[in-house]
Amino acid sequence: MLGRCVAHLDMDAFYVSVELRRRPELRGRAVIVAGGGPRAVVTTASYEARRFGVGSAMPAARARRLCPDGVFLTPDFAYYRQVSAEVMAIVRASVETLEVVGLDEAYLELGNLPAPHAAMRRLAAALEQRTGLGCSIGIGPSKLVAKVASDAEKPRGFVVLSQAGARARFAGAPCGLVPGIGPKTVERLRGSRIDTLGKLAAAPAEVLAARFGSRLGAELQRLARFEDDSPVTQQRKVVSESRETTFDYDITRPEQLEQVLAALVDRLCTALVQQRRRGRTIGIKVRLDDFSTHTRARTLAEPVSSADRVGPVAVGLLRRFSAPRPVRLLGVRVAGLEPASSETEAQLALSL
DNA sequence: TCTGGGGTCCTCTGTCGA
DNA sequence: TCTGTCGACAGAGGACCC
Repeated sequence: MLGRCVAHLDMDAFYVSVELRRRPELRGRAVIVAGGGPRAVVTTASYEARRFGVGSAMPAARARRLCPDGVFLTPDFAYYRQVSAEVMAIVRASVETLEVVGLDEAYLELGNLPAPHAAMRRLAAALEQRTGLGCSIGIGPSKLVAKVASDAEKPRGFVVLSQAGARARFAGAPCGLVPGIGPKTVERLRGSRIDTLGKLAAAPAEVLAARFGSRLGAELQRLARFEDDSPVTQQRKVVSESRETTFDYDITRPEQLEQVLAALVDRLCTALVQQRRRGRTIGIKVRLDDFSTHTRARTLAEPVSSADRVGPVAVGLLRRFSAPRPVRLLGVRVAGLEPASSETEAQLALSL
């Protein structure tokens, strides 16, 4: 594939920027979007708040200590989804192939555009003008290079890199810079005295295979060398849907857990019925007070979506698990999703 | 310090039928 | 009839992403 050209578009501090759009008086202040409970975490922080050391996924209580004068806002995901749809509609009008990732990111296949770099500069300007939101754009021969390029100079970044250019520029960067190498893998790599992408790219294959297995070892090296040929895919197939909740305080009473589970099942099944989807595998997730996470699942002969079918299975799994310690999180999941058949839809229509 | 919610994908292990 | 092998599938856990 000669001259492949992919862009990664990443909205800058998306949730905070969306909040500032409707509350412009907060511009220039340290704004932090975080949940309200004692166990909430930070969803996004403005660049002003980041200067205090506040970052995504940090416990909100810690963010308050680091930035006591910050403005804390509760997330409003319905509004963020609405603004995201606005943004993606503008992006969609400028390219044929678009892969939306979450609310604030997308990959764009630019292969067919005559002047892709200029087109992306026009797109960034159009987004700013029409939505008031800034973005960073990375362009490269693959999704991997484009993604890392868009992260390199945030906010309002515009970085174009070749594969060799990316390798040279990030040779001294920590391995965790590339998506797919998370904190656990970074630690394991460090155990082999591999702490930069350059060292990982140059490591003997047998050393990586001995430590990570041949498959993962080779994959890590491909990532470090910025080798990637994954396609920009328009439609991501949804294979499961779940609802979960973390309690403000741990729960020990089984009947209280079952009540919460019933409410989660209701929320999940309402969504599934609305989307006319159903699944065969019902699962529960239990996180105990020691932060250990346990899952139990059961696969049925027939796909289901209604609360009166999912509920008893989920409760049965919870009873059989019989939590040995206080529970901090409970969740329910339906997997193996497929569209509801016309027969099921007819039954559904009759029951309404 | 004390770790959300909603997802995907991978690996390992056990089971079952051909 | 018994035994070993292999693949498919399910279940569980974990890493990772936004």
